[in-house]
Amino acid sequence: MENSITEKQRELVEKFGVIEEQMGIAPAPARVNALLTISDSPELTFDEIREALQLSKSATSNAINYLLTLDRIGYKTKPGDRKRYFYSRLNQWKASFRKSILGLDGYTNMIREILENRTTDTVQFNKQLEELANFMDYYIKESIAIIDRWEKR
Amino acid sequence: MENSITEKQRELVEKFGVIEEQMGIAPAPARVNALLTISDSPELTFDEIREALQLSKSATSNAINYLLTLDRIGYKTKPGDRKRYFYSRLNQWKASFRKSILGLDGYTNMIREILENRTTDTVQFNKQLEELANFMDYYIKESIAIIDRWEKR
DNA sequence: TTATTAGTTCTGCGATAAGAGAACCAAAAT
DNA sequence: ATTTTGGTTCTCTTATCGCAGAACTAATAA
Repeated sequence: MENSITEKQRELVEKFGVIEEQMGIAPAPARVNALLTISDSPELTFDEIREALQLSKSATSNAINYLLTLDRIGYKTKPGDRKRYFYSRLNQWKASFRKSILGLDGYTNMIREILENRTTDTVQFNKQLEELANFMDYYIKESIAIIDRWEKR
Repeated sequence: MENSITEKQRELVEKFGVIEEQMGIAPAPARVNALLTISDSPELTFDEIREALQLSKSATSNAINYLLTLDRIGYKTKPGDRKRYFYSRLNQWKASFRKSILGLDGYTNMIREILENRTTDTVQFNKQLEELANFMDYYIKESIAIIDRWEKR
């Protein structure tokens, strides 16, 4: 029952885990993704993850599947080996940023819908709302553009 | 006990509320902020909010104070009137975006710290990590720049 | 055919969150 | 001096989360 992860690595997993928790990821998934980023081998099996993090099977299973739906991790298989080898999908960040930025679109549309239904009496306030919507549009467009620029660099 | 908010407005409050919930705000605060955006009068008192949303005093109080700490709302007072008049701080968005972008810095530093402690055996993986950190730096810098550009427009 | 592997799914439980309602409190009005 | 106003804080309930542990399952191995 050897451990395969150093004290320093364990410490980094916790530290990174906390950062990921602050980004809205539950403790166990956060640790799993951290492990896959920190472990010497960037491809680990279910049981290696489970053992390194001392998680239950259910927690491991749920964490992995959650991260898979988020596309934060992926897995490969090896011929003649039933196990899956999970890895952190480091380069999904661009896609994930893009998606969250485009998600602001719903917010912007909502602001415009509110504006259309507002009393016209509150001139100053409505102007602010409109400016907000315009800023959002601008921000969305420009943010996407900077990601594109990075990709075509 | 008249109502001061139309059916349509009530509907918009719910719709906007749900969007804000998806951004991580609890139901009651989400409704309060939505109300302050949608209501004909953009400045409402504690009791007007409470009554329009049919919330308990504690829920109203907590929601308001939570939104105040987030700077999503503010309040003014009127001379010789003990009540506070709450309003949605529409223009805090730029500040709030800026802050959340700068928050990515901690993530980037973490990535670099991980990189410094990684085995050098996994060349490809480490290269990806480095590229991620570089992308993050770029994204942070450029995002801040686009907000600045909007402000100096 | 039976056992093992590589997980998944199903309770169950402790911890936290959201909000109601009532008690509470300080400042102002009566 | 006591009542009212404009809240805040405390207690309790219900709901949901995060996870462990055990039961389960489908595919492979013996």
